[in-house]
Amino acid sequence: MASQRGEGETTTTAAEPADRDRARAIPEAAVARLAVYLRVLSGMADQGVNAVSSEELSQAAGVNAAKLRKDLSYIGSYGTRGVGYDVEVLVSHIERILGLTRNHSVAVVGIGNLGHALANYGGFPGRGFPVTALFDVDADLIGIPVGGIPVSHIDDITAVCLEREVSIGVIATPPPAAQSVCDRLVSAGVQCILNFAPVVLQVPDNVEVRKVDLAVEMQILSFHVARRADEAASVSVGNNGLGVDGMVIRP
Amino acid sequence: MASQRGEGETTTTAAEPADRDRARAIPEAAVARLAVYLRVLSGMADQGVNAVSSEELSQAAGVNAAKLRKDLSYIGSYGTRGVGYDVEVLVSHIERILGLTRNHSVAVVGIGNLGHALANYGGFPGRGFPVTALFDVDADLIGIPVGGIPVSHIDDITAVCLEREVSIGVIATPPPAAQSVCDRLVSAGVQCILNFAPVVLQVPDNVEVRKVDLAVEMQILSFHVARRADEAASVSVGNNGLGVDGMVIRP
DNA sequence: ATATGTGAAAAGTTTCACAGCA
DNA sequence: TGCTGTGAAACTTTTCACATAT
Repeated sequence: MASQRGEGETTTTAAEPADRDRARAIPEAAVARLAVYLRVLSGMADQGVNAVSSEELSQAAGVNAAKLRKDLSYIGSYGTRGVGYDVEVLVSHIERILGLTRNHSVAVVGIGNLGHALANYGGFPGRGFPVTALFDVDADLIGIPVGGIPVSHIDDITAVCLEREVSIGVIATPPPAAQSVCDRLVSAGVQCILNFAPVVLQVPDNVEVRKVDLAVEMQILSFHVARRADEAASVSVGNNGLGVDGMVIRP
Repeated sequence: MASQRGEGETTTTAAEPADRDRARAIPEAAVARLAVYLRVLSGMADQGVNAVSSEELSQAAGVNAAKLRKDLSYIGSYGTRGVGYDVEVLVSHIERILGLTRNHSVAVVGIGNLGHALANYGGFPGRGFPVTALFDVDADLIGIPVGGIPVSHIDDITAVCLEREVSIGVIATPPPAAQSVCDRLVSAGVQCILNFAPVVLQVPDNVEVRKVDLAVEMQILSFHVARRADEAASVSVGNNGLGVDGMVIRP
């Protein structure tokens, strides 16, 4: 069983040494940042900016310049020394690496509050991810269009996903339904799953799961609140008096 | 400016050597997993399970046993060799470490589709995170209760957040509004932000930002689809013929 | 006998610092 | 001169393997 990513976890793709692919291997962490660079670059392109330095781009993306350059080096050498990067060039190379040159048909399962929100994004953030199928168990919802797509019954998941060539399944069901929905998606050939249900999904190794877990995010923030409080409490003891931040509330 | 976490990124808390805190330092990645263990353990407790081994718990949490034990070792030694862990004991220690012994008042800004979904979670996944304030700019929404809380105008953000002692701000606005909303939250003393807007927020060092970025998640999945396709294409060439997976569609 | 807790090794990621090129 | 691209160093996280406790 493969384990799912998200929240700072790292790959455990087990087996598969990927031998000579080593050269082409892009660190998992870098992939996530490339997606961010892509958005920043797209925004710049829209504003007519056509060249950018690693310093500028890294600022806008919230990382440091060395990391940005290292990340970009994984996809090739597309900058000009002494000058910087051409925005359009970078955009197209990142799109290629991320596989955004083809469309990825998306199915959303569970048309509750969140499912509605997701379905209504329509085409999904950044496009290239058309939502082509919606599923629920609630009889009152079946056939009703949400964001332009009529809701299908969850029992038709296999047939509909195969027919519409769904490549990404989004699970927005209540927790108890999530594993069963996941199994059905997998048996419909879906190999990528984005899971919003607070459940650890068990999937075969060839399926990639990413999770978005509100409770976990909140708890991580809670941890930092607590840590901050601890630091504030002990700051008067062991500090050199220079960096008493952490209590500064209004900038 | 501090940079925000999420999607596999790692801390860059800059400065702050944290000297003698080294002993108490829990790796960022481990914190995220502790939250997952907590949920699994709570589920077990609800089902009347009261003891668990690292092997069982790690299975249920989707990690390996060694990692689980290492993670738990960061918070102390609460297991019994030759036996395992007491579920209740582990739950209470993880809750303590994550700062869940106190409530964290939450404000949601941007009551669109997503904001509605978030507000309606009511109490927020796993409780301990009561939603106490909602904000929007839309005059039609002001005063309307969503999930039991009336929507306030975004201009009142500072006053309301201070009054209700909001410690976590959730940004669910359209991208152009996000930075300005963030600035206002920060000036109301909010030090933890969960950002759903596809924007890189600039915040002072004492503010912790986590982001949930749909577009990035989809693009990471897209990358893996592409990588899989590449592997499948080149698998016939350099392989020993044993591990031709990646094409297995129905298990 | 069995399962934890943990040093030490391995793997992965970030930062440094500078050679190399426009 | 100025900024990219990248080896090598520093740091973090994961995995291993076994001493240790019950």
